[in-house]
Amino acid sequence: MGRKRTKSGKIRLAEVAELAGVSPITASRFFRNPEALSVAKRTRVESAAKELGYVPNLAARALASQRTEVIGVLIPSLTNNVFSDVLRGIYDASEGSRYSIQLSNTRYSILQEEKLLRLFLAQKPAGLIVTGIDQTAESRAMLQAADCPIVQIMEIGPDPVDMMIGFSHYDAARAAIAHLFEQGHRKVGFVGARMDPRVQRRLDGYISAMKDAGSFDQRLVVTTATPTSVTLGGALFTDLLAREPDMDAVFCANDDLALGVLFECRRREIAVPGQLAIVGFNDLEFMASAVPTLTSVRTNRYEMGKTAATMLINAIEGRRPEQPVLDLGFKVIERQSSSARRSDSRPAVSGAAAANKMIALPSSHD
Amino acid sequence: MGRKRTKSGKIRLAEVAELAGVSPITASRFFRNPEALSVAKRTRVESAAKELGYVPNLAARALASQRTEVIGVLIPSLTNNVFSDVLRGIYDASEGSRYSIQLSNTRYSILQEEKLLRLFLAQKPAGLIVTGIDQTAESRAMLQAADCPIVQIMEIGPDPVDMMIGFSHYDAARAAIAHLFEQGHRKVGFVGARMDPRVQRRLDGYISAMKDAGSFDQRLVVTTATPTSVTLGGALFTDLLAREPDMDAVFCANDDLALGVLFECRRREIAVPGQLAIVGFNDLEFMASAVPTLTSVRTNRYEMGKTAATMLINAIEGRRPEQPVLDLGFKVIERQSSSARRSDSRPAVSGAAAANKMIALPSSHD
DNA sequence: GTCGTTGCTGGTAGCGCTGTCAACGTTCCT
DNA sequence: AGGAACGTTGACAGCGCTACCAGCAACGAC
Repeated sequence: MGRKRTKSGKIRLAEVAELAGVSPITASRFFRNPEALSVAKRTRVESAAKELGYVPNLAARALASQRTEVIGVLIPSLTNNVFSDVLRGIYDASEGSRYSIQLSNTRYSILQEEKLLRLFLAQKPAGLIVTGIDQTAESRAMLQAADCPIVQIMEIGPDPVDMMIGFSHYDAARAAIAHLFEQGHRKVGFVGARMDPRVQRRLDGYISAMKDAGSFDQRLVVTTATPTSVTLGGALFTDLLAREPDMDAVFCANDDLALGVLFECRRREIAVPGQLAIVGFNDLEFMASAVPTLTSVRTNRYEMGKTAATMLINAIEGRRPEQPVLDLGFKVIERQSSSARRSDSRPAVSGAAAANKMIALPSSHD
Repeated sequence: MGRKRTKSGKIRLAEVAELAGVSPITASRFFRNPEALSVAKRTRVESAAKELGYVPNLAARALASQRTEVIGVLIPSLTNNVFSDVLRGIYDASEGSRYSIQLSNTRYSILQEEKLLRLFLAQKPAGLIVTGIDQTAESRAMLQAADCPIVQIMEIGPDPVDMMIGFSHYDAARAAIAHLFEQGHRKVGFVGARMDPRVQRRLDGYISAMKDAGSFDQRLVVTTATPTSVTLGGALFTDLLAREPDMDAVFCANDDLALGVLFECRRREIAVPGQLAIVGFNDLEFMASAVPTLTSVRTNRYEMGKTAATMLINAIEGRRPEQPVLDLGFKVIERQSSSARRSDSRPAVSGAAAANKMIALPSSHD
């Protein structure tokens, strides 16, 4: 015997079709491809839907059409400021589209990523955004086999699965070191935490630049697998300083570490940039406002997320980009903390006049 | 005539049932309520599913059962650190459960919230997490009428829709001001940005505490609707200082503003806490590491998210909490920036010994 | 005048799963 | 021993929507 479900007060497509005096399939088409209807029926269905307050049942649609309108997003962290900017871009781009975002957190584990990927793919997403280029072989095979567009974000590299948008962390680190050398700094330390693949590539860039200058020394590098924090920046810098007291600059793998180094310098009464230059990475908002203002490498995180989602949605709807790999670049934002080496040991700037100038500096926010 | 769809390579429940030698409905029950099966059939279905690599089709399940396994989450911002902690808690709690998180960003607009709520409710979510207690009348009516559990997070107040978890921003602000008074500060300014309802209630708490002490003066309050930032903290403090140069403490509505005030003080060579005490709000990680270390009001954001999601899932599955309203409280973390008023104008601490002690301080991270 | 061609519309038959109820076998109670 | 109570299983009929084709009218080309 059949069910005696309460027919769930909701109005269905059939009701809309009846009120509009068309067949259900015509009404269905109205919601998916209005241009296919004659103008007369289009307006009839439209007003009928509005009158009844019709909302399509997505589960039924997904079941019947064998696809969903879900964009899966795999990111390694929810805490990291960097990803919240990217996410904001993704959500902004998806807003107003028919697609909804399904977010999952890999916690920097490519095994977890593989597991989540399997889960996502089983639900036939409309598209997928994944972080980075270091998937497991199994993940990569699944991505290749997936019949939906895919965007890899955060960095660019050879051999994209489908589309790719990011920048070269290696080149960005090299540019930061080049800037320090231009300013006369020679003995540049590296401080890194978490050491995910992108931080690793920043380290590789640092190493190559230092080697080019004939200044590389393994003892100048301090890293840890521990998640990053301001406090950790101070601690790592303390280690580095114990090893290499005559260092004249530090390149930090991110801005939180840089802030930690700055505070530690203040505690130790090390003048920045007089005795030590500091360069961070990402150009978070506070970098422009610190005392001294902190040099950093600006990355276009919000744009990355927004562009990735826009490209993905376009690809889902059949408009593939001319250029599937997009390098959004970076920019070394030169501030006080890395200004030219000098012999005196007093902070370069203090007082309100300079402060006001700093406040006017552009930041990565939009 | 029927369709000639490619039967989509996927294996279905029916195949699993056939291999296991049971009816489809029995196999179905295995995935929803394994205890209802005899042990023999349970293991047969289990191994059949594993052998075939069966993954349930959620769209079909949602359509047939008239409900989804989606938890809707409405938060006002993706940028704000505070919400990323809450979100992390929510995602952590949902992991391993059958429920998936559907996130939407209201951008601090209750009208946008109402719109999103309508959208969510149409899809019959399993549960809903909404931020705050200041919904529109229409939103509130929809929430009351929704036939799913609902948790309001971030603050507690009278008249919960269903469940509620948070703390009193009003009391927290009062406690911060009380702490400043205990330390001998009297002329306490207030710096606030964004001025969402929770910040507004912090301001209300500040005002009431100042009035209790007979020290309230409207000129001590500087606020703006602009989104918060470190830079903005410095700018607002500059305004405040121009009005009230003899202020001896500042209570900042959040930690970013507090950091901005600290940097501005450094620029102006105002000693903290010698000439000015600073108290922030939220106790972000960097507060323990700044120089001087910054006093703040610790709030349990991660726990809030995690507990909210856990309570919600329990309620969805019929285990309603004994206590539907949960106050997670707060704690004033007293640090150097608000230590007792003194006449000299040098920072209270400098040097590595003190720094190490600071690093060991507990923080809100887990 | 006939034959495509194009544009629009509708009928049919599911998509893969689960709610409801009935039916069965077993155990326990009186 | 009879019956109630319980635990376990299966049949059936959809959930609300869309893919696939067929059909029809209008139009132009030959």
